Amino acid sequence: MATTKRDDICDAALDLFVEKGISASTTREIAERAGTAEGNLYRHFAGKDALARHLFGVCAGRFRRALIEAAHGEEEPGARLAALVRSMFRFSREDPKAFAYILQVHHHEFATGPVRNPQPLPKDVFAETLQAGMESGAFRPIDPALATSWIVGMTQRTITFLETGRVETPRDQVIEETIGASFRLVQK
Amino acid sequence: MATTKRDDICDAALDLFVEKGISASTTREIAERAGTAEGNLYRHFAGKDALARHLFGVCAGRFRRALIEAAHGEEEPGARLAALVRSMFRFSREDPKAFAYILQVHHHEFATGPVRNPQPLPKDVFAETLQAGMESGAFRPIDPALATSWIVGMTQRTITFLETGRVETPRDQVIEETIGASFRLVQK
Amino acid sequence: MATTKRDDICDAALDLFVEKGISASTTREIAERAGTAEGNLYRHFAGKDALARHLFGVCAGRFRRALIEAAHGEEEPGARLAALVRSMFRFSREDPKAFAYILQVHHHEFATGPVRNPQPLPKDVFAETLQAGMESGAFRPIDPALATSWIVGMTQRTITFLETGRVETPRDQVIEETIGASFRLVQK
Amino acid sequence: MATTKRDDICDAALDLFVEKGISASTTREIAERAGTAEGNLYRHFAGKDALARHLFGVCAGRFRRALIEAAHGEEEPGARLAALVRSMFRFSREDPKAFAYILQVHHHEFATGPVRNPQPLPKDVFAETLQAGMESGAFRPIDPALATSWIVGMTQRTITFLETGRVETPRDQVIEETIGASFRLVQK
DNA sequence: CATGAATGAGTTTTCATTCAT
DNA sequence: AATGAATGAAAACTCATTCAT
Repeated sequence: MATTKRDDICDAALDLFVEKGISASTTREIAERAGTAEGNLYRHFAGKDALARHLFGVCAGRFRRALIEAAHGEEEPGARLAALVRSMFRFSREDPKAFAYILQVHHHEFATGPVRNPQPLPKDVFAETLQAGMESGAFRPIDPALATSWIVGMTQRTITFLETGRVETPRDQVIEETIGASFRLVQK
Repeated sequence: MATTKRDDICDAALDLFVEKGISASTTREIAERAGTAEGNLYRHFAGKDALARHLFGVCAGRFRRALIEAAHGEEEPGARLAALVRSMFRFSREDPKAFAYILQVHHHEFATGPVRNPQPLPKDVFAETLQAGMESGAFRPIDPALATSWIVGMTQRTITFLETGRVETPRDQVIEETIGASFRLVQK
Repeated sequence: MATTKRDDICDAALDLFVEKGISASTTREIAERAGTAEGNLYRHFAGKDALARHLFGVCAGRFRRALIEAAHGEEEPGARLAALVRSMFRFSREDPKAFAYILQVHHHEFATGPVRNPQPLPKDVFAETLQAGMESGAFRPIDPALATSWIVGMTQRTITFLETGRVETPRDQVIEETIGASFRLVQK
Repeated sequence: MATTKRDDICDAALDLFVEKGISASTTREIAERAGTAEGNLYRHFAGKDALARHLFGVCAGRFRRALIEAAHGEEEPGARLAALVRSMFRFSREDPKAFAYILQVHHHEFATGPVRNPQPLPKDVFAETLQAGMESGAFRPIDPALATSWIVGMTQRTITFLETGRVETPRDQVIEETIGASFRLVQK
């Protein structure tokens, strides 16, 4: 009802981009799935590339907001870190397309150059929390960017592994263990 | 024993695929850079897609062999794990295109369906080493596939961070710290 | 009510297919002659093959309708048969491209398998008339499909002979004699 | 044993041309099926087109010889005509590829212009017999070329009908009836 | 705002033919 | 004679983008 054509186009495009990749998705398919005319896409976006970029902003924003919200609930650095990792798992379940798209875009070359980041990225939320924890003495001192790479890389790959691999361990246990693993990385 | 045209095509394709992505690389460019005629590509491979798949096999094989070779030098599980992580960093420097391509393919949708793995993958070498370490009591008991995800994900992202990010910490120190981090994940 | 591009494409394709054969006609030529862009062909048809099949349906339909119309004018089986044979000659003159194309397609191997006949074919009109004539006792009893083969094969080849061969006998006389020949085949 | 590479190429090409049409058959396929190298085709023929023309000559010659041989056995015009029609049916069974190829070539446009006929064609054997029969008074007087068209067209289509259609009448009876039909066309 | 036919430059792919070995 | 990799011109087909309605 409240969904405008613009939203329909975004939804359809995100679906397809995640399903088959950005360049393999044609504007015709996008329009078809959105229930609109091909040319209409150009009324709302400068082109397919711009649409893909826009979606990245939207998805990264959603992800970042989820992380921030999770972190806001906790005062203590350790609890914050746990909340962030848990939030990554939760987001990958609640908004799987956005999560998958963010990963994908990381490896996509846009026609008009690399993605600019005019806005802070999800990983920055991690970096801030880690830095705060180090300053407060809750975590051991390491390059916060390095620790972020560790935790984000570890968690990201574990999520992919959960979704696609043959997993023996139940999901909830994987999450708890991965949170524990994050602590091992930064504790003194 | 000059390089054959087939090898030239593989080299040119790997170059381009890493540089601009698979779908953004045209067969014409590949042929041009390989110094051969476009049609010749189709004598050696069924098409661009088949070429891209073939290259994945080649690169994954090179990576896996590097890991195996590194592991063979060490008897003790801890030393083996260290050797494997160190080997990932080394491989990403010695064969950066193969490394980059493997990462990229992870997020590429092939036209003809997902990549089959008729051959064992690099990560399997990690899993074997971790399993052995757990059985010998050197590492704490966890799902080896999960631990593999952790260490590979962490290391991979750290390498990317090293190559592209603004890094404060010197490379050698990053490597040693990441090896240490791997231990933290699996030690008792 | 100008002719649409789709019709232009059909016309151009039929022209070329008859002139130089299906596989010798390129999509570029077709588009050029139709005064449109090559890619536009693919908006209206799945490809060259589909276009060629479509044209067969159209031409066979035109031919069949001409035969039915001719038969409808006559009550008596003998008169109907005469009308049908005469109509074949007439159609080959009035719509020579359609006629030539139907013959050609008979010997063309489509890429996607043999031509399906979702619709009744021209020869069926012959078979019905012959069957009716046999049941009413006007013609001798023979397998109607066999008699159809005789008359259609004879007439078809005679038309080709008229158009391409060195003919001594004038066209009108050939037609009358061929009608007579048809009677000889089926009369008691 | 006695088959030379040249013969192998001819056999393979005839197979393929009949199976999928001339232009749909590639030189590579021909060479493959002949068990030889692609380039070797050019040692024996000027090209694919020349090979296809050569095969037409060979096949038409075989057909013509079969007809002549059949006719030679009979003195009387009626018996000759019967022998010729019977011979067409027989040839289509004994050498089905040659027969099918002759029909196909009729509708094929060669790259280098229409097929020349430096040698007499099969239909000429019919024309001679019919002419002789008319001169001797055994047949009614008609343009021999026209009568040839009738009989050849009728027989040819009946053969195709026998091979591809749903036939109720048994083959032998079809042959006898078609011979009878030929007589009806030319008898007084 | 909406449509979808039309565009045309670009892509992958095919294939008869050549040629060094 | 035989080979089959290499060629290159031309084919079929794709698709983001435009534009008249």
